[in-house]
Amino acid sequence: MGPTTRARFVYNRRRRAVEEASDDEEEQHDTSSSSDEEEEEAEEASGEEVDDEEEAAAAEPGAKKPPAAAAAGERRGGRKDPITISLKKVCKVCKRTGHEAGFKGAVYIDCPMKPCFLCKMPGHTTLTCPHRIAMEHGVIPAPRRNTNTSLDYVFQSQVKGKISMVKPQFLIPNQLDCGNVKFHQRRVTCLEFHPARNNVLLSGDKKGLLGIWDYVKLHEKITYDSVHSCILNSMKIDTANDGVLYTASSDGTASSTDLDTGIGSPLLNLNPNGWNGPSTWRMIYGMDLNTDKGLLLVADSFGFLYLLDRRSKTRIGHPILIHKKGSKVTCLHCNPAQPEVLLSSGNDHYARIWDTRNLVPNSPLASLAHGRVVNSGYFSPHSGNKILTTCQDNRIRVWDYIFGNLESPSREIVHSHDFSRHLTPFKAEWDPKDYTETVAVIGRYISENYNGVALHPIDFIDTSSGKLLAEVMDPDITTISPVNKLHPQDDILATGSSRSIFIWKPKNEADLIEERTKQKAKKYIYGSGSRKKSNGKHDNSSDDDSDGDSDGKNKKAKRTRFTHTVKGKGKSKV
DNA sequence: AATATATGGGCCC
DNA sequence: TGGGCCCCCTATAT
Repeated sequence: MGPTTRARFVYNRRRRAVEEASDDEEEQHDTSSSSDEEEEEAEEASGEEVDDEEEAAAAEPGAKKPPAAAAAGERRGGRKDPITISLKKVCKVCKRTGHEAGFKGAVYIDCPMKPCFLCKMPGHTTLTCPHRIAMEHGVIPAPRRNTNTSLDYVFQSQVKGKISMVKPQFLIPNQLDCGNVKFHQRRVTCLEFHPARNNVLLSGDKKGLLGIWDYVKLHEKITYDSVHSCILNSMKIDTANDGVLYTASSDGTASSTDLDTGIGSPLLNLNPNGWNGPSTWRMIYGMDLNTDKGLLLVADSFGFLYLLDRRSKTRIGHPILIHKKGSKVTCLHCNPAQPEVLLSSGNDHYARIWDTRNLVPNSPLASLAHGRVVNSGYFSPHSGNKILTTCQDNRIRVWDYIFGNLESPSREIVHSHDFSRHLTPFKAEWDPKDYTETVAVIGRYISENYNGVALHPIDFIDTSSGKLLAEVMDPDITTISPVNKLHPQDDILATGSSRSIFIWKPKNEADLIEERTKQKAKKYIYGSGSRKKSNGKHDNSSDDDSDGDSDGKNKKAKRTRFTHTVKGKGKSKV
């Protein structure tokens, strides 16, 4: 309704007009009296190319202004050109003139005719989105970042300098540890750390290839291409027998594979009659293991849940409809504290809680309504009392009490993780090491101008406050990183970005000390004039994270960092 | 260096 | 309820 619909309408009509007529004719056809259209046309008449360049210059403070007018003059005045009008620049999104969507340098300029790409509300673009606000900190690990109590401050100021190796509670793995691992031929779709074998990471890709590799000894890697024939969607190691891996795939099978031999045996095949067109082909996205009961749970792209006995490899009962018939179940997760409690997420815009001991179709324990497709839903890793969902409406939702009032989420965090058919869906995941059950990690879709390069960071979010704890990026990774996995014990992050896999570790102590020393020296030389004073409480502390970056990567004075905002319970729904 | 293409989900009729 | 059309920050192969 409202502005969105109107924009769409205008867009379609405009398109037809552009296709059918030249610009001049178009004006005659145009009977609209919409005020903003008139405004745009006026802008056009005054010379759109100059406007464009000004826009670019404004977006990048340090950038030189190119001699746009001169260039335009040459183009126009040089010689006769009968088809000049058709060369007029047109926005690739809405096909209108007067503006252009796309990258201007490292900054993406949205089409103003569309709702905001970040928060999805009309009337502004991501550049001016209220959910994109300036942050005070940079990307270096800030151990105390999320502990702001005065007690903590006192503790830090007294203890710091006396003991050098206090392990911070949250160490952000933000430095690339090893080279770009690129043995997958298609995009990486899932990652899993081996829970018991040191330094072993399992990876799956769009073609169904399974990779097992040691990220300390990079040459020790194995790939199996016989397990699945297309997208590997989910992996799980059997904790009772950690030599066995369970996998689920869009080929419609769930398998158990011996990690050492690669010999797999299918536990379930939902397409026993082979390919008979997309309307009958079943795919498996959601999968989880109830280790207590030796139960493998799997859900297909038609809304059905299947229970499998792990040992006998047989189905238990009949498939049960847990989401809208014909819609994809995107994710399954067993509650870590009560494994019989199951969380399912689906394309029908719901996440649902079930009791697997008493499954009745259309009778979940709870139904969590979302604005769009729910990519994932996970119980918090220890108490299992919270739920974290990722939805294609660009919002991460936190539901604090799984048996409480789930009519609306406790918090909504606007965050850019749009759907794109070419990307593996983004999924926010809890940090399994975080006993406070607050930290989550998720890749970011929209890019940030990072010293002139557009990069897509991986965000660490404090889900209790919505605060961005860290944004992890590297100039060498220019691709989007939708797949991220935190190590269950170590401060390690594995990232799947396009065909590559990256391992991140925290910067080591020596690097940190060096950085802080430099920072201090800088401060001494240049003073603190450029520093933003917070509340004066501790603006003398060297480990203040207010302007974290000192590694020379962020030289530009002002960076407007994308972040996200939190909507608490009780406020109006989006 | 331009271009083709894979292919999911929303939305409209 | 289903088919057809549209699509915005891809990444890669040619």
